[in-house]
Amino acid sequence: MGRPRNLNPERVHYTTLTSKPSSSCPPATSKCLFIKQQMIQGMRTKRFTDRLPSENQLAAAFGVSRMTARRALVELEAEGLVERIRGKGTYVKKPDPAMGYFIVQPSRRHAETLGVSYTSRVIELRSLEKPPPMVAEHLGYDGMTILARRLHCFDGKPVRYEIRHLRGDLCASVLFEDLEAVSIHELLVDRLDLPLTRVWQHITAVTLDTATAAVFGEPVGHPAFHIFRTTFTHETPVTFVEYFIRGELAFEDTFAPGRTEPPPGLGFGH
Amino acid sequence: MGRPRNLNPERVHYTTLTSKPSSSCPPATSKCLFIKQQMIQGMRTKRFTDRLPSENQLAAAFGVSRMTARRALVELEAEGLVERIRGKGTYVKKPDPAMGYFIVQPSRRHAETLGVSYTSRVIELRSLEKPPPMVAEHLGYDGMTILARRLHCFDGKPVRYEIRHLRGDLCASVLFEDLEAVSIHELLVDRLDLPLTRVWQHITAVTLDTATAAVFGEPVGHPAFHIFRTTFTHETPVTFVEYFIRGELAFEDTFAPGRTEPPPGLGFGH
DNA sequence: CAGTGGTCTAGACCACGTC
DNA sequence: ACGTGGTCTAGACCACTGC
Repeated sequence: MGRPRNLNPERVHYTTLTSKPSSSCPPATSKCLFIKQQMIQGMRTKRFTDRLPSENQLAAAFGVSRMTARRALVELEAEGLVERIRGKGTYVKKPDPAMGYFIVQPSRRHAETLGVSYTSRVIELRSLEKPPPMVAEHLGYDGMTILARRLHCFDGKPVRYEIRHLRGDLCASVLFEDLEAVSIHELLVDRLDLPLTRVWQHITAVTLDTATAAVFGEPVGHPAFHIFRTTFTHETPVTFVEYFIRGELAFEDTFAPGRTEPPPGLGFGH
Repeated sequence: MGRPRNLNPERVHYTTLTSKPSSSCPPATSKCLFIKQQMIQGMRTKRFTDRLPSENQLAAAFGVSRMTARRALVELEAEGLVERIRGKGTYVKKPDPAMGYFIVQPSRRHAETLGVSYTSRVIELRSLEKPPPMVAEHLGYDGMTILARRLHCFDGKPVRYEIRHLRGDLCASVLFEDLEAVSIHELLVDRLDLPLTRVWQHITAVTLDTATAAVFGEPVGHPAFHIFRTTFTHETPVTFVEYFIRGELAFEDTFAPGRTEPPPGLGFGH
């Protein structure tokens, strides 16, 4: 009576599906996973087009505790497949239209991904009494800064030209480092206790002017990505970087869509 | 005795920290949240530099059940702050180096984001007996295809030129649609039951050739993003698109890093 | 072997939305 | 008032890692 009706006349017994003994850690077909798969199946086959069964319904239908049914739904929500509204219910969420994101990795890692050799050359490393206005604006700071210009090469060929400004008061020691050996990110995070907690960036496609093209050894008008990036430590801007990346350098990705938001990061309180 | 020692001599009472009654949904300082914040605080202040307290230790220290302590750690792991290894323990995870991702939205949404008007013009819409070899390869199909060429404009100015190929056997009805009124994505997902489950894409920066530059009303050599994208429905390629996007059209983003992987999408079994 | 994380249970109380 | 999701408890068994 007070007990919610089953979704199916006959209970679903997840244990009957254990095809392989598999011996792996959870039965490889854990109850929670099984429920998730059933829900996904149901959404594919249009069995569920809008609203999904509630936690209690699922628990009854699959013969599990509410916490387990709940976990399945919570995970589906985290995966962007479903939307849960307190007091109302759980609803299928249409995957987001074909957006794509194009990931800009640190040079060294990018080289590893592509399976090519990586070298870098420091073109300039010095302090500036006052940063250029644009830099000052992005750093919210106009005291002494450090300017580092580097050229990153894949298989000896220049692919990325980096013009980096660091706050002098926070990063002075960078002036005395061998930037061809150590990554700036490691310096900041491990040695200077400046964890990266936030990134702002701006990307366009451009053609290289005379000076910049020369750096790459290409004629004027060569295509490139142009990136500005500010990185923050706890909401304090620490570095401002300008990148030019060869346009031919393809960024390739494959992924399943489903979320509007960027990946959960250093989320404080969701 | 058998009981794990407390981390602190005195128990932590989360309730004492309730600064604002706040009246919001969960006490705004739920036990789980409080534990997470303490862990984050501990990692920032170098109290935890490698290993974190175990579930049982946390439960005892905060006077909560193991499930609650566990949940805190699980969420921290999902946020990329922590790594959990079965049988060993929970360890702090260094946020990933400054990678960034640059999100390519559907034109209409992109216009909304920028707060400009959006219009589109269909330049060509017809069927092809056989697709060009490159298209056939990406679609894994060389039967009849539909070719749609469109120009997307922001405030009347052409910003994105789209050359799209659709599998004729799956999307024939697209030929008879008003593509200036309906989004192709909606057609596929809602009318043709072809949900988007996977995307592959490839991006470079280029300079426009004579023909393409003319489409934008720009001189040859104008910079642009050049994107190829294949979209899948359940691992079957459905459309192959080529985009040219004005290089001046900036893509801007701000986000907190922490993960290596793209956002969780239609993940089947994690 | 003891300790870790992974899964699950059968309850409980609360806040919220709908009727 | 009722059903929903959100939080939490105090147990339980398992699989894995370390010594």
